[in-house]
Amino acid sequence: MLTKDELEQFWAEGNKTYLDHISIDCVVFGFHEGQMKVLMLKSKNEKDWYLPGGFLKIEEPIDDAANRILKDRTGLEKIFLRQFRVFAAPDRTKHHNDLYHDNPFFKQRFISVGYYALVDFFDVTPTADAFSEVCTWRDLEDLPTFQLDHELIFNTALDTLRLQLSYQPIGYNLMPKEFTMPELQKLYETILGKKLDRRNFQRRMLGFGILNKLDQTRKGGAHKAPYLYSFDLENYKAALKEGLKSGW
Amino acid sequence: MLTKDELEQFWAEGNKTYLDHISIDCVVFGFHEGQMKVLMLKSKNEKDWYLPGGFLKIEEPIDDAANRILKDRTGLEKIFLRQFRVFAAPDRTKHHNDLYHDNPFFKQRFISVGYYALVDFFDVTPTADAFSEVCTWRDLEDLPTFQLDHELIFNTALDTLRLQLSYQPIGYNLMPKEFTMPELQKLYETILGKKLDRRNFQRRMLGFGILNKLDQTRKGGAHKAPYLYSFDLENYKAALKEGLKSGW
DNA sequence: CTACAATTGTGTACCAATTACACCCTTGTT
DNA sequence: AACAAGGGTGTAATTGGTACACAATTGTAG
Repeated sequence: MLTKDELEQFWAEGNKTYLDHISIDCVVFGFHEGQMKVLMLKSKNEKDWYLPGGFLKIEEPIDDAANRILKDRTGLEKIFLRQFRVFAAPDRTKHHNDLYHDNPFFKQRFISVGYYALVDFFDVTPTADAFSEVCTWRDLEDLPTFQLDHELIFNTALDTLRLQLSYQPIGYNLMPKEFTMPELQKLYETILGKKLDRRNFQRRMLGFGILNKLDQTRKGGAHKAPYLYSFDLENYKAALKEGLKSGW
Repeated sequence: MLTKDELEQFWAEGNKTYLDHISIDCVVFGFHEGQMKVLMLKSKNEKDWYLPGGFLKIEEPIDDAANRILKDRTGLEKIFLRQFRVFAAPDRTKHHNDLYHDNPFFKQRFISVGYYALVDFFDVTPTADAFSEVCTWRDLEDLPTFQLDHELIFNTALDTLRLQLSYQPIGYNLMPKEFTMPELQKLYETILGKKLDRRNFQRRMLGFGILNKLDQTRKGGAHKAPYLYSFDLENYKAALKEGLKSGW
C-alpha cells in the first residue's frame, strides 16, 4: 500500500497515463469447497470492501485493460472475461472519502465498464493493489459491505451469470482440468442457489456433448469412486457460440 | 445541417457541455409492412450511413442521455431502451474524415455505449441531426454501407435482440396497441429471419399468458377476419423480469 | 347470389425432452 | 462382515414441441 504522498503523486500523474472518465470494475468468481467465491479488496482506513478495478490507458483496448487489471490481482493471464454492463450514475463515486475526493484525477465522474470473470480458484494468487492491503476471496454466503455502487455491480454480474447458465455452458473456466460429475453439479447448484437432481443433471450434461469421460476415478471418499471428466474444448467453444438451447 | 463554421463552433464548445471520451450509439428497430427497419442517418458529404448517436452531458445519467438522443431523432419519449455493449477499440474513429478529425473535441478517443431501442414505426418522426440531412428508416434486407464501426454495433445489437427473443417477450414496444396474431408472428419471423408454424406460434404465444384476446376482429382482408389482441402489461413485465423459460 | 381463393381458428397424433423415481454398485469405516 | 454414504444406470410418467388436417370466415370473380 502506498503512503498518502505516493498516492497523491499517483493520482497527479493519472491523466497522463489514463483516459479521463473511464474506469473498469471486475467481478471475479471462483469456486472452492462447494462455495462460490468473489475476489475482493479492502484498504486499511475503510471498513467497506470493493471489487478489483482500474483505469483504461490512453491507447489501450478495453478488454486488454480488464485483462491487465486482473493479471495484477490474480497473476493469471487469458482469463475468461465478459463485459456485462456500464455503471454510470453521476453520483456513483460521491460517497468516496476525502483521500480520494481531494484528488483531481479521482474527483472526476467515472463511467465504469463492468466485467465478470470466471477462474479456477487454485490458480489465483490474490494480490492487493496500491490502495489496499487486503485482497482475498469472499464467500457468496458471507459477503462484506461494499464501497460505492459495488454491491449493484456485483449483483448485476451474478444475475447475468445465472441467466447465461440457461443457454450457455459454464464450468471450463471455473473447474480444474479433471473433475467429477458431482463436483460439476455442485458448481451449478451454487451458481443457481438450488439443488438439482443428480441423475437428471448427469444425463443432461452428457447430452450436451461437451464432456470427455476419463478412464479414471477419484478415490478418497468413503463411497464409490466417481469417474473423472474433462471438457471437450472444441465442442465447449461451439456450445458457447451457438447456445445450448434452440430457443425458437 | 450546420455549416462548416457552425460545426467547428459546436465542437469547440463540446467539452464544456459533454464529458470527454464518452459517446452513445443507438440501434433503433422498427417494424413496418412485414419488414424490420433501422433508423439511420447520412450527411451530404459522405456516402456511408451511421446510427443515431451523441454524447453524454457532464452531469447526466447515461440512460437519460440515450433517451434524449432518441427523442431528438424520433420525437418519442419513454422509449424501450437497452444497453447491450461498449465499443471501445482505440482506432474505431480513425477512419473519420478531416472535417471531424481537424477538430479537437472529435479527435479524442471515444468509448461508445451501445443501446438498442424498439419502437412503434408509426410513432416515429425521423429527424436529422446537426451533421446530417438525411434521417430515415432503412430496411434490414437492404442496408447501406456503414461509417466507422457502426456495422459492428448494428450486428451486435441484432444478435442480442435475437438471443433475448428466446427467453424474454418482445413486441410490446414494437406493435401498436391492438394487433392480430399473424401480425405478431410476422414480427417474430422478421427478427429471427425464418418462418414459424402459424398454429404452434399461436399456441405457444398464448401459453405465455401475456396476451389479452379482444372481442373484435380486423376486417379488410379478403379472408377470415383475425381476432385482435393486446398485451397484458402486468404479465408482460413479469415475463420480462423472470424470463419465459425456466432454464435449469 | 354462388363458387372460389385466401387465410384464420381449432384439434390431434407423434416425437423429444424433462421429471421423478428405483435399484444396484463401490468404497472406507466400524 | 455388515453398514453408511454416495455414485452409476435404467425406466415410467409427464410435459412440451413439431407436423400436420380440417372446418370456418371473408371479399371477389363470375
